[in-house]
Amino acid sequence: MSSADRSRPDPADRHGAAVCQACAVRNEGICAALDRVEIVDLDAIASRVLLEPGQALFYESDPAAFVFSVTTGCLRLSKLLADGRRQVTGFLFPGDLLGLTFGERFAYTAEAILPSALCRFPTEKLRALFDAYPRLEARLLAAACNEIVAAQDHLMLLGRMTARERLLSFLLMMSRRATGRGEPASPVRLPMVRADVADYLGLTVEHVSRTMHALADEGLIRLDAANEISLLDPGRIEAVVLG
Amino acid sequence: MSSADRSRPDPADRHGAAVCQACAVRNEGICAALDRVEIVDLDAIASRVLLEPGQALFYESDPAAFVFSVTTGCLRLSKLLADGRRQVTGFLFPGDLLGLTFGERFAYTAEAILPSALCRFPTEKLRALFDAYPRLEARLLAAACNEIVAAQDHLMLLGRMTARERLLSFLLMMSRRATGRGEPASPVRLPMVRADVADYLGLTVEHVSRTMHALADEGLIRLDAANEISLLDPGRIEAVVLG
DNA sequence: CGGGGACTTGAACCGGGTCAACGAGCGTGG
DNA sequence: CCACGCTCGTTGACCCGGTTCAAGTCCCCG
Repeated sequence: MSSADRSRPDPADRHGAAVCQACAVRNEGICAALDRVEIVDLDAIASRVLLEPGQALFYESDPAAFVFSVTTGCLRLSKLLADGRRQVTGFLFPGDLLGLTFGERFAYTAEAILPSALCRFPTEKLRALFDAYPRLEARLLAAACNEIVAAQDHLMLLGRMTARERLLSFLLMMSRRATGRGEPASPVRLPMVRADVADYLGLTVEHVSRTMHALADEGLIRLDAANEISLLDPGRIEAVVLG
Repeated sequence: MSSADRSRPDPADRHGAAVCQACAVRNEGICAALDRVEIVDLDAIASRVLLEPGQALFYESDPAAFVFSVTTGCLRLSKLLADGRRQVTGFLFPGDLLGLTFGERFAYTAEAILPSALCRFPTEKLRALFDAYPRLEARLLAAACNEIVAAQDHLMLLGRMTARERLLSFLLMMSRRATGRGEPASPVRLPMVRADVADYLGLTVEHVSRTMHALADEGLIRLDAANEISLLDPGRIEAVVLG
């Protein structure tokens, strides 16, 4: 977990490691691959990005010259069709990476939905560090593999699940990620609006709303507020999603 | 799940590079990262797998101890829900990699739909080669990134496209991949059955069949046979899929 | 206390699913 | 050589989950 040596003066601090050492996601993002001395080199190529809700970090088909690591906030990834139809492909929280599209263009648009902070690493300079720190590249590969697994679950959800199942697996996923960040599992706080949920689940806002209330009527969840949902029976919910 | 690899007393096999040098995907798979001398080390950890149509290479949630590279044939990747609903997540052709799920379990089942041959690399031994040949790891990372991009296009297809659009983008994709393998773009040969197409597109076989014939009536495609489809107007088809 | 975005609710509609029957191709065995 | 059985694909009729369109309602923020 977080280290006590963060407040102690350290020769490495001079060169910039202080920022990284104090980082909330020191042990989760790209940086987790490196130790206190090594991270100075990573810090040297990093810069900070701050975003307000609604602000875009980059757009689909922008040249992909950076990799990012979320430190605080929440981002929405999405793709657009020519006529405006939108598919939300994911939500990012502190510790998550984005921009793993080496050498090409971004495959999606990334926008903040909460005030957010990120670390930005130029792809080229990051690549140059791979020789010195192979674990860095291994870390990116692992992150990419996790993203593939998540995308495939999402494919199953969009291709073969009912609205009810989609919503329940979404709530379970948000709950699990919350516990991963040390937050409670049950009142799930949703930072995104209904339209984002709908576009993530391949549904309409109306149907998300209806389904949400139907689940509440069944006693599976309780809508404390539009954006705060209690999971009343995680066991039964899990049973619905997969046996 | 049994593999068909047995060690033959062939000198070429023992000392390696001959097999790889002659390989049809020498410049596409994992191996493209290495030169003629280096590839001997890769060959040393590789073994061959042969599959008949219908045979599984591995199942969802099997421990993922290998990475594979397709040399000939065609494979189908799929996930199952408890009640039998299936989502096909992709089709693999010569030069494609699979099994990039470092350290965890496979996220999908891989089955041959044509007689197929693959190279099999134990994950652990492959990792050990990363130090000597960093380009090998870079290659895997690039492959993973491409898989992410493909998955996201698939998400858009499943979440937001109509049956008509899904079918047309599927046919376009198969056509593009065929040209990538040096085959003609237009009469698209589909090695998979309708059920596979339907489960890839998140539709039913009936609806795939109906949509296919509707597109033929419109003059966009021609069904030379159930598994051979001519794209009559690639320009108009592309216009339907995205502006 | 007023305005506006986010969310909900209702009613009608429709794209795609379901169920059932049928036909085409093909390997097998009599 | 044909009859059988099987899988795959097609077609038809009906149905349903989810969309669409159109009002509301809630709630936050000034």
